[in-house]
Amino acid sequence: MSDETEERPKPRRRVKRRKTRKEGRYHHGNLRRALLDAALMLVEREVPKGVSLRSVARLAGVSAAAPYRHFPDKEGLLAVVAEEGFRAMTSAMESAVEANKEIPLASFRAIAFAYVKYAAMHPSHFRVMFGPEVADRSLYPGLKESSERSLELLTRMIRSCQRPDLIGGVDAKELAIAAWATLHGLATLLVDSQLDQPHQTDAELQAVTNRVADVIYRGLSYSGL
Amino acid sequence: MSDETEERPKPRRRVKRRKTRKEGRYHHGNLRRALLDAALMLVEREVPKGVSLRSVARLAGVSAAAPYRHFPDKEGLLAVVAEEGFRAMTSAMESAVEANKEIPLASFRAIAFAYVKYAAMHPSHFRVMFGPEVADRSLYPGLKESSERSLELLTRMIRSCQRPDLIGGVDAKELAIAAWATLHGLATLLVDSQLDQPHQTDAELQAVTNRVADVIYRGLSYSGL
DNA sequence: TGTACATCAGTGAACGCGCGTTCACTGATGTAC
DNA sequence: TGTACATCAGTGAACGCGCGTTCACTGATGTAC
Repeated sequence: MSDETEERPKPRRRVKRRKTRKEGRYHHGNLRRALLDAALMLVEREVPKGVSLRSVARLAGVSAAAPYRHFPDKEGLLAVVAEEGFRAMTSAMESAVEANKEIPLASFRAIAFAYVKYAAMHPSHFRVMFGPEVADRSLYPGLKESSERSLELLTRMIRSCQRPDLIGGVDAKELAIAAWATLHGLATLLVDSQLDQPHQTDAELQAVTNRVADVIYRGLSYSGL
Repeated sequence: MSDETEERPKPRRRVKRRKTRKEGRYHHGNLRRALLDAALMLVEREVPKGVSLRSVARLAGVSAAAPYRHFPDKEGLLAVVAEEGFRAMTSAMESAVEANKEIPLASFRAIAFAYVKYAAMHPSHFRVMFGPEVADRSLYPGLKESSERSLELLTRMIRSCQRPDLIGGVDAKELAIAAWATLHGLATLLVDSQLDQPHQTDAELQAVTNRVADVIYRGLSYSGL
């Protein structure tokens, strides 16, 4: 997944560096990253509750106690997993919005598709991001900040489209919540397999997302957008 | 919760009926219902994963093996719990729509509030209804049917409001999915505590739901409603 | 009404399991001199 | 450059736990006669 950790600035060690890449070594070198990657792999293919600290350690090829050198407990690891999910999703949304910034509807459709597609492609990750696995988000500032950023992006986007001449004074934040709810609802329904139509292919997903996005976009338009 | 089971028609037993109400009796009388009620109680106050078959049996005052006389396994019990949740939610929505059927917007707001309020008042129950606890819903026909009924209700409601003169030919089902996604998204965000504003009181919940419902309602209106 | 009997709802012990976390430890690493 | 040492990342065994499910059983119930 990612290849460099930010938190632990690696001290320059010139001697024996080649040895640190070998298999079967006692010290791992970058176990923190390896554990996160293992957790991400597991989270991609399991139901969230199926991701145990032990299974993560197992996948990283390390003893069950080793993770405690890098995370205070299981929730601490999942909080970072969730945080990385938010970062990835937000950056997908940013690219989408950037590529379509001239046309409001296209921009809205693009951001909607980025959101929904992320959820559809990473259902368990999406669940960890929004579910009860991390009980109190305020304990994890990085997670809190990254999760708030995606709503801010949506709000900014809507504000930038708003037409102050029409029904003036409608709070962009309120509209953003409505838009967010719609995208989140569609994503959640897809993740939980509630929509029985097939939405397997990208095109089908795109189609249903556009249809839903268009309805809410019209609603936003007539509320001052 | 409910007081009568439908599945097991009680054979008339006249003798010793008084004894069956006593405490400490060997046969329970209506353990199936008691287990469901226990599960409902637990599900109301715990995170879904906290509801174990053993804890249900414990709360019903019965041995850990007893539930297997009434349900094939844990998922079988949870499927019935989910089914009862859908029934309760749908009937709340039906009452709401019935009380406001003259005015489309009021009707829509009412149905929205019924949906969102149910989720907010029964967060864990809501999670069991939509979450991965029951993996394959088609194994439980009762659950499948009751869950489909709530979407049908929404679709019928939207169809009955539709104005064929405007942008004719927009499929009510498509609009219903958009509306459903919005309500479901708002409900899910509330249940997962994603909206940081306080929505504790009925009035606050009503207010935020109305705001969101109004946006989507406008979107629906300009799509043929 | 009374009795024999089949039915079946509930028991309690046991199974094997994987989990999160702790602990004293050991072995590798980088650093001070 | 070489050595002594502090640091600390990872080990492996153990803890206590609650879980879902099974099994042979037992005791209450309703029914046929």
